[in-house]
Amino acid sequence: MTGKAPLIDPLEHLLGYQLRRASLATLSALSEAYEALDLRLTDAIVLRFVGANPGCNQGEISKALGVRRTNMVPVVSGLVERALVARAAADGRTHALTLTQAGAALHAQIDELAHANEERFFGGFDEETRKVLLRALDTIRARAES
Amino acid sequence: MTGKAPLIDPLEHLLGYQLRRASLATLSALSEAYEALDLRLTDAIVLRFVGANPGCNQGEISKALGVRRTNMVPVVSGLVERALVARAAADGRTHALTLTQAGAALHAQIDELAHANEERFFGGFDEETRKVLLRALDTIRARAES
DNA sequence: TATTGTTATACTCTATAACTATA
DNA sequence: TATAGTTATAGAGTATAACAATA
Repeated sequence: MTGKAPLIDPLEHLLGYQLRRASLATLSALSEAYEALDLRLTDAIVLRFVGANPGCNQGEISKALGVRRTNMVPVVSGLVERALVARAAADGRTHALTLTQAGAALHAQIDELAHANEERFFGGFDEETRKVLLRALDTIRARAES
Repeated sequence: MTGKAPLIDPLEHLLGYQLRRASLATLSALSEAYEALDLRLTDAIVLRFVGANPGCNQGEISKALGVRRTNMVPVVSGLVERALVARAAADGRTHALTLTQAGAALHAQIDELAHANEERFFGGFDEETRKVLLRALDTIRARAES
């Protein structure tokens, strides 16, 4: 090594790593934006799911997100404690989750920040690029099951 | 909620989340493949960096990867203990890192697995799609600095 | 018997502060 | 004084096992 020269990046040509780097870039920026609302990424995602599926239970959210239901417990509990999500007894086991008024208000702010983040990172892409990108990402995800 | 119907996914239209899901799909598959070599993703990346930059030190790798140098310590130490990477005193502070013979042999296997993974997830994409994808990912990463 | 929510726990990743030694 | 490597530690995120209450 010459000492001062930057290292050769052996991952440059690997699409998988480029994907990861781009993903981390957008997510860490979004995560920072959510800090202003005192929310982590997972909190925001759960609020979105409850907003889109009023009356759902936390097991359904866990399944949809592909996370263990044990790890959903502190997330939902935290949102309920902050009065952003309300639990109503559905049957003896499950609670129907809905957004409180405060939760709905925060949901609107989350939506704004998320769209601003999308615009920052994906704005200005022409329609063809967007289409290719979305289709490629969908193909990649589909191939994970094969 | 109807109870049996799957939840509406409110993240479907957000490119940031699609990016994350695609990224996780490719990385977890690669991570599983590396298990056969008893390597984690980070181990494989470091071996690649040392292979591409013989004589580099671990601080340079940390900087290139954007991780803290404190978190590089157990990774490099582990590779040295397994005799995959060799340290040679460069000056009193830094060690020049190189692949051992075993490390080089493992590097070849890493390369095979990584290329198989690339083929699985990105194979069959036509040249135009690859180009659009790579350019979009690069643009996204560049926008993180603005 | 299977499902939902829960507790306790552990392992990995990542982050900060502080120390040693060398430049 | 700045840099390289290290140690200890703390916080997330994610994993398993076991339990209570209910279907």
